[in-house]
Amino acid sequence: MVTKLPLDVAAAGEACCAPLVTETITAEQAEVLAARIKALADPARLRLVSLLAASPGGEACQCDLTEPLGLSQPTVSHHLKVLYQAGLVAKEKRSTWVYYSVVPEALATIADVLTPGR
Amino acid sequence: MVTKLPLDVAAAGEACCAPLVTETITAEQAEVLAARIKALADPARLRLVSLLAASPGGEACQCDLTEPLGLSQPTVSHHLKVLYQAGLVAKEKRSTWVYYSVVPEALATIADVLTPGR
DNA sequence: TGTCAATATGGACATAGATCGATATATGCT
DNA sequence: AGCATATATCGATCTATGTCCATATTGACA
Repeated sequence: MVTKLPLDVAAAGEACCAPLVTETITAEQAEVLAARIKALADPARLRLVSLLAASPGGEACQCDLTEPLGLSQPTVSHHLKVLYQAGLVAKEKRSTWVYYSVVPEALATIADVLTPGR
Repeated sequence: MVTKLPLDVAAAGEACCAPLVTETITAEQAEVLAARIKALADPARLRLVSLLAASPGGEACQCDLTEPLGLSQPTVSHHLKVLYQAGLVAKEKRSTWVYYSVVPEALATIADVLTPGR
């Protein structure tokens, strides 16, 4: 079964390529883009992304993230879900553990919108 | 009189250069960085940035932004204030009008955090 | 099968934030 | 001075969200 992603990743891609700073974006594009950026605009989630990227192999299971974050397990689970649904992190279940990893392209997509011609 | 900026721009700069994806950021860095990204993570504010950047001369007064946004004047004023306090836009008062313009470096700062080595 | 560990979900709560109408402030013009 | 326009602020309201505890679910293993 494929987990449904409430945030349309393809649409986000389009919003990406409609350059924010060279021509006016539509209300719909702004909506999609804001949703993706909003997923990143939280201290806990930024730290999660940072922790994941700095982890050996670029991945970590949730159990390794809870303690360094200083948040409860349900809260960490919630934040990872937000990141996942925004397409910013990937997850892979191996037996009992779920390994999360960042999706660099997703971060680059956001970066590209902000920096025209780079 | 100098308007106070609740968001420490210098600190945001530091948070910038602490590469998000190559080493772990601190809780404080995450806090500052999230505040800046959060200022951008809103459909209305993304459209404002887009409208400003696409305006002739790269600037526009609030009166020209209210109508295309479809929001009330106080709401637009609020969003511009958020963007200004985050350092994402600059403002300059000329007689009755206040002209706003994007600060490309501020956008680039966010982009740089997301894309290591580019 | 029963237990334990990892993760997810549901419900509750508190705070933050987006929005508006009404009003205040500031500036130019007659 | 008085009025009109542009912008800012205030107060209220409704919604979104971050957080936790309690509990459900899943998979490994004795």
